[in-house]
Amino acid sequence: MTDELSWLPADSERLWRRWLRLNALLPAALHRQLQADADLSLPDFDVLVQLTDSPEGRVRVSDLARGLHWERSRVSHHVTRMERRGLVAREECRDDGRGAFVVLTPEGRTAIEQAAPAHVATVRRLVFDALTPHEAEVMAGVVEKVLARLEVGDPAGASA
Amino acid sequence: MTDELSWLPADSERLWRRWLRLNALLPAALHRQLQADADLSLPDFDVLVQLTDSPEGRVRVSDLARGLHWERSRVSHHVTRMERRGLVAREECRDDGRGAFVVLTPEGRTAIEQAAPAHVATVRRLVFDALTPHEAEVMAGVVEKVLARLEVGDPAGASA
DNA sequence: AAAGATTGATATCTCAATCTTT
DNA sequence: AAAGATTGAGATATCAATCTTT
Repeated sequence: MTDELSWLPADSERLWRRWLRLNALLPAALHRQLQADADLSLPDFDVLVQLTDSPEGRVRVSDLARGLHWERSRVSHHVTRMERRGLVAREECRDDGRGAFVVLTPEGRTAIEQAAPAHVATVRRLVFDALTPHEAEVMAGVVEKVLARLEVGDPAGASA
Repeated sequence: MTDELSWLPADSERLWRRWLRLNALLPAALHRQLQADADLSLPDFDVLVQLTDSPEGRVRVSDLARGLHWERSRVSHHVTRMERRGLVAREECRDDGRGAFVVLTPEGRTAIEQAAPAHVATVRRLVFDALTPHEAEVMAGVVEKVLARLEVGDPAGASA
């Protein structure tokens, strides 16, 4: 159409559209790199990162969901698929009979250890090598401000 | 695990993780808002924006794919679903017998005109109201730099 | 054969039950 | 009943054919 709906100021709109494009392209690039180099999807990698972040390489399903901002059912389905491939295993929870742990297997640990260097190198090359210290600082501030606004309408992550 | 793989400098890593979180939460928030207020998904909205951007409200399937950075087959499937709901229609292409146009229907135009104000208000509230002019300028520069790097390894959007 | 688009099979994600333990 | 997790059904996304026109 010739007339452009009610929209943002021109500069903001351009920034917004470029931002959206970045958020489509960057994860896609990281996904392709991981898939090609390590046969892991980006979600696979995200799960493995959560697990390696934990002291024992094991995390409760609900904590995974919170950490990843996924629904529990998505975690459960995804873990099932990763379990089939030997990357993780389930373990029952002694403290709370309802609960379940997801545990990193040796294969899973090997997978992320082999995948991480190239992944990190890609992140560095695509993003951080491009940033001046000042830019990084501004970015960090902006990200925090926007996240703060997101968490107001969505206390403690309603959908996560 | 106790030891943290090979990773980024601490500041960069924090920024990276917060950025990832932002890019998970922000689209989710926009999606919820659109769904609740206008019964449109975020991908639906993206398609409608592409169509309203075009002078006649009609775009070739391949151009949609390029503009959205989707695969053609995804466009085709999605258009089929939107067509069922009356938001768009297909139209054959006179110049090139292989081609197909996707056209905005009156219903589709109404849908996006009704959805846009609240959507834009949400974007404004969550993002742009938080930015100082200087921050916006820095962000714009950063986004461009990263996009430039992405387009090097992926000329003209290999996957789009 | 190559380009444009669609189709079908499979993988993944979401949403609403369901089941078990607290 | 509420919390933790799983399951199954339906929606959406991806990948590899397929079909038509150039």
